[in-house]
Amino acid sequence: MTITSNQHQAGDLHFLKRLNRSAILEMVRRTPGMTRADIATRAQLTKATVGGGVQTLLKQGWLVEGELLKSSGGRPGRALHLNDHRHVLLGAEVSVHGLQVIACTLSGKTLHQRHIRMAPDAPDTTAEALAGLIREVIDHPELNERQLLGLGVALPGPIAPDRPLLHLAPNLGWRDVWFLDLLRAELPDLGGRWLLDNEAKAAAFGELYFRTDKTPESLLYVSASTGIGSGIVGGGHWPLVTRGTHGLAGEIGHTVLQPGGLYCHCGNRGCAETLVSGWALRAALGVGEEEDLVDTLLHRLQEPEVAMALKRAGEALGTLLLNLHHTLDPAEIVLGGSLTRLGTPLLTPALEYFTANQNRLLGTTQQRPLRIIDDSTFTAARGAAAEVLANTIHATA
Amino acid sequence: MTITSNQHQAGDLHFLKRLNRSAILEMVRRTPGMTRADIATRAQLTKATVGGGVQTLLKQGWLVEGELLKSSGGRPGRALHLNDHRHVLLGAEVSVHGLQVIACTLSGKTLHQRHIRMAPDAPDTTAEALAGLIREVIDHPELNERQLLGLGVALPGPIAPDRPLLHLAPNLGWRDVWFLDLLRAELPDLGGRWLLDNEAKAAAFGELYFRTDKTPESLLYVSASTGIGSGIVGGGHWPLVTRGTHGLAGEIGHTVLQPGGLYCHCGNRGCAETLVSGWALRAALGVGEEEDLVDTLLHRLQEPEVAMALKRAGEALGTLLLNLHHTLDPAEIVLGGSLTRLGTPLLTPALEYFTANQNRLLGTTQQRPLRIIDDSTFTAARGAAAEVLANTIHATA
DNA sequence: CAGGGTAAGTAAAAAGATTGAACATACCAC
DNA sequence: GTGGTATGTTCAATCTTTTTACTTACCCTG
Repeated sequence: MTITSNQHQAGDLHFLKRLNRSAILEMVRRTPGMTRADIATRAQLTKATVGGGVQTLLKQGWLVEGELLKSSGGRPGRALHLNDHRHVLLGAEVSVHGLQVIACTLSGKTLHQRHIRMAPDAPDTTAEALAGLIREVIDHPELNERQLLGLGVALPGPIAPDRPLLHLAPNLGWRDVWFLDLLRAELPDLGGRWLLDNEAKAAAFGELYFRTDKTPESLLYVSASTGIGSGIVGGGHWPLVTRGTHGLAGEIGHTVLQPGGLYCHCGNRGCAETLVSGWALRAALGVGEEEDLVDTLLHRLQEPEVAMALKRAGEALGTLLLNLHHTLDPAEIVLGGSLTRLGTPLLTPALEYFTANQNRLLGTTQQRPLRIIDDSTFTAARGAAAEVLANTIHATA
Repeated sequence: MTITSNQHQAGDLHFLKRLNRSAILEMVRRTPGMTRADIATRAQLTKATVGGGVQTLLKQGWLVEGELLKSSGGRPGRALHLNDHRHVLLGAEVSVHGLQVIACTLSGKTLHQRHIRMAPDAPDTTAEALAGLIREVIDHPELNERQLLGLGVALPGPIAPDRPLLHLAPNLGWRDVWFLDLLRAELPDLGGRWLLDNEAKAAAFGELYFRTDKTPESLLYVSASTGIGSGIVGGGHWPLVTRGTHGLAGEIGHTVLQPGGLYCHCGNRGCAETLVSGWALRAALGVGEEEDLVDTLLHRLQEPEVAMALKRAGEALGTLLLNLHHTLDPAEIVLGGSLTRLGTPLLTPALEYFTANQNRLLGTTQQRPLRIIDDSTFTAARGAAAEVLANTIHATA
């Protein structure tokens, strides 16, 4: 994302006009079908101002007028919608399992998506392969005539908060990679904004941003895959991802759940990843790198050793969720990553522990909304695309 | 705090003017001695706009002109400073050990402070006692003629994020208390803004806000006392405290550090508080409620049992710090609370574990700034006062 | 089915904020 | 002392929002 707002905000009249236009656009995006009058009420602006702003946005092709709403006593309002046919967003992800590319509209509707399985490879080779996949997606007829707003790329590791640099991706074997530069060399003519983000942070952002019903005020995404990561997004006006000073926020795989426990590849002992992660399960159950971990385990569920390992991992996952819940208190939790495909053997212990303990503090009975994404293949890529849109609206509109 | 920013920001010309005035005021607050020209450059406004804004702020008594700076080739600029003599901020804290009240200037300079030791009591009785203490502080000659901007109150428990309601303070035995209402009944004529916040969140805010040298972009405050709490504050423009949907963010005392460990009073097992907290140390070492825990332990340091208990607690604290570091990646960490008075027997194991493991992920050698407050008696009260100022500037200026 | 009532959206004048350009001020170096 | 440079102020110009009509459009009532 990298929305620059270090300094204290001050602005001129142009800034104000942009601000108001962004507010209008964001409102219509979040609540499709709003009328000019609705917007004026909610934004505390006059009808005239909103009318003017809407006209510009219509002319620029961001909005379209929809049906006439039924009257509430007087002249009926005209519904406003995002123009979902003019633009396209691109999102991509490099994961341990392969490459994902998605093209979607402003409202997050998928136009086309591609996914290829691929073992981790060097950054430049990967960039070349990803560029090929991106080209294939762009050439799809669904994208015809649409204007590209940009490309977001998600990677499985911490990204510098102020520049598009991947610090480290242990499961890819990458370190200090300027991945967008490599990609730019392959796709010199691809326009729009480009940005790089961590996989879980992008996913978290997308899950919150592409929501038309009640948007939660904050959302935690936990990605359980080869490694464990998370992203927290929240904060009223423009959703903002917590990144931390070095982009390490959310690297929960190395929070300690078991002091003095097993050694982790990071060198410390008892990290969450030693208890619940793809690599820990492989190590514990002897699944080789050439096999698909989830498929293999799903076929070995009746082995007591496997069942027990998944149960233990599930409990650790539940503990991890509980700790995050107490540390961040998000309005909603979404659980994704390849390990969710393991289903109840892993998830039931996790959810049981979490639901049993989440309300210890206040003694309430309200359950925290927790959603599990069964197939999160394109979640991060979609989130990266969402970030492109948010950035564009913030800067342009 | 409760800065209302749920809706998408939009604004009129008044809003813009206020925004720019706030920006000017905040800049001068953070960097005393700035000239109008400096501000114009940094805020990307014209000299004329800044000049106008500064004049209003001078007339309103927020700013004062200072010395003439030395010329950099042309006419020397006039230094601007916060007017530290016109206003006063009040901060108060109800802790397990007693009551604290502080009066300070806009720059955070203490004018007067009072502290009385007191065992936990019922909310209304406590409000009465606190009101008495506040009256004493107000009557102090140092506060003569100063205009009161408001009162911030810090309590040791989660506060509702949208209204001044204390949900629960286990160590005071309070639940669902509208403490400001109780206090208002005792102090009907005390003017300005009143606000309520969690003790650790207020402390975190104050530690970041009342800083004139390089302000870190985010700060984590960990409060180790009878219970364990924390507050994280960050985010460029206006520092914002992470509160969570139910105000539970930062309630790290009940993150699980030892699955299957000791039972906690919350009902769960292995919570951080069972390993490092005032009440856990009392329970483990048989220190009665009538004794001061820290004083008692400082006299019993040579007992192997005590030394070992402090070492274990310290290691748990280190683990807690490490987990927070990996979850939130704050630019700076501040450790406070009554337990810091225990000194090296507790803190050395904590710091050793933290420094040894904080850079496992990236393999860097940079140490995260970590400051320990030896005497944090007034830290939370001061922070609550800081929140009053931030709120006032945000709304008024 | 005509007419009043109500609310949505638009147009033009008025109000208000920032900018731009010119000007006054103040120090320094030669 | 004079020229140079940068700070800070003044005032007309510019731009954006508001204010105040006014038009449009539907519903309900008689």
